[in-house]
This record gives sequence, structure tokens and C-alpha cells, in this order.
Amino acid sequence: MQISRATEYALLGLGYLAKKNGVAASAAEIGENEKLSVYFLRNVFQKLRDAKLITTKTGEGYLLAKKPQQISLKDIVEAVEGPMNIHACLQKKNTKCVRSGGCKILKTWGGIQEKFLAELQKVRLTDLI
Amino acid sequence: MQISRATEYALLGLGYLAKKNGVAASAAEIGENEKLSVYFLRNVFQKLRDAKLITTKTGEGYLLAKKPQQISLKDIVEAVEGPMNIHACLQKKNTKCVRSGGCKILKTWGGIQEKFLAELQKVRLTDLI
DNA sequence: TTGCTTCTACACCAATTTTGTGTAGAATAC
DNA sequence: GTATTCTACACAAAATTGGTGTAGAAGCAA
Repeated sequence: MQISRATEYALLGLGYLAKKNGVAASAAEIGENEKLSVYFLRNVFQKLRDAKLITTKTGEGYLLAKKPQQISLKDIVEAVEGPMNIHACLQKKNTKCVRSGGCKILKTWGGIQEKFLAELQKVRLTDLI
Repeated sequence: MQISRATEYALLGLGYLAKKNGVAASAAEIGENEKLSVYFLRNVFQKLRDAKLITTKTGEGYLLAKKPQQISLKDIVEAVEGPMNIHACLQKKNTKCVRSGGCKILKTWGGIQEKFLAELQKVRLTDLI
């Protein structure tokens, strides 16, 4: 299991913004300073904007929408990767599981996922810079 | 983030073996009963064998190598997906990170990963069937 | 021995996801 | 108006995942 590069882009980009402390930074500037593909960065930041973690100003760049303290790692990961679902049941929704142990497995993963998300929630952007 | 289908195959297959309680089951039998691709199942079981979670007997099938109580979810996940590494640093090994917040991020993910693995370690195959 | 079953160790391929590129256009500031 | 930068796509290369196929070896039983 791996955290995707997209999430890493988000963390580095947001970290950069946090350090600018309220001053907007363009995709070009962030890419330059953090050695990231500007093109890919733009895609990732679009998702962060959709999730309202940043605001944008055409002609100026990106800004954090909240204080770094108020942005959790969970917020970031979910913004970039979509709502997390550690275990994807092979079964289609609304059909009864045909497998011998299916549901027990699902419940177990559910518990693990909850704890994992709780850990992500604890970490704030301020802890990463 | 998602658990791969391969892991799901492993869990279902191992669960099936656990229920057979010491009687060997062939890939064909497991595939039939759990509604899984026999071809893919074979690939996954090869990995479980390399990790010594199961033993094989040509002509008969697969057997658990240990008691279900002694096989943890961590064992299974690591056997199938390889040693886990939640965060893959963009940086090449042995080069200093050029990014502004890189190392802090890496350390944080490391801690989260440890807790996650500890959770997986707690769960035994017996808990899944 | 022969025949049957089943695993083994590949190689291969299709589908999907991830990562990255490119561009026309709209918004904003100066 | 001009320069800058985001926006909303579409596109494509690369990597991964999921799945298929096969020749061969190993074990077992008659």
C-alpha cells in the first residue's frame, strides 16, 4: 500500500503555502521551489480547491482557505484521493455476499479504517512543516 | 486508498482453508466455492506460499502452514502486497531532500504506518471466518 | 508404469489507474 | 489593453492490477 504521488504533491504544495503565511503563490512558483511538475500540481490543486482547502485568485495564485492548524491530514488525503475506503467489497452493492466469510472481513476492515482515519485527523498541516 | 483484490483473494482463500481444518483444497475447489478466478487465485497463493503461510502438495492442493490463530492480517497483507510503505518519498535514496518540509512529512507517515501495522497484527485469521 | 490431478514458473495481455502534458479561454489586476 | 494565472477540459505515456494460458514437474493411486 502506498500513498499516491498526488497526495505528496498536495502536502508539499500546502506546506509551501502555509509558510507563505497568507501571501498567494502561483503554481509556477510552488513547482519551482518544491521541484514538482507544474502541470500535475495544477490538477492536484484543483481538487484541493473543490474541497475548499484553498482559494484561488486568477492572476495571483493559491491561498490557504483556513489556518494551517485547522487543516488535517485526513482532509488533505480525502480531498485528493476521494473518500477513503480501505476495503472494496468484491460484491456489488445491495446483493448478498455469496462468500463464506465475506461480511466478517468487511467489518474488520471497517474498524481498521476508522482507526486509521482517526490518526490522520490528529495530524495538522502545522505538524508537517 | 484501497486494499487490492489480491489481498481479498488471499483472505477468502485462507479463510476457506481454515474452515477445512487441515484438509487440503485445490485452487479449483477454492475458486469454485468462493467465486474467484482460479487463474488469479493461483498467482496469489504462490505469494502466500513464498511467505510460508501455506504449504502445497502437488496433486492435492493447499494447506495452512500454521494454525489460523497464528496467522495475522499483517502477515497476509505483507505476503501479498510486499512490505508496506505507506509513504514513498519522491526523493531517491541517499540524496538529501530538496523540499522545504520533506523530512517532517516522512516521519509523520512513518508513525502512522506503525500504528496501522500494529492494528493489522492484532487481527488473526480466526477473526475473519 | 501409466494416468490423473494439481501445483509451478513462467510469459503474456487487457483494463484501469496514475502521472503528466497541453491548450483555449476566462478572470483578475495593473 | 496587457500580462499573469487559474479553469476546464482533453489527451497520452507509464505503471499497476487483474486475469489468462501453457509446458512441465511432482505426487498419488491403480
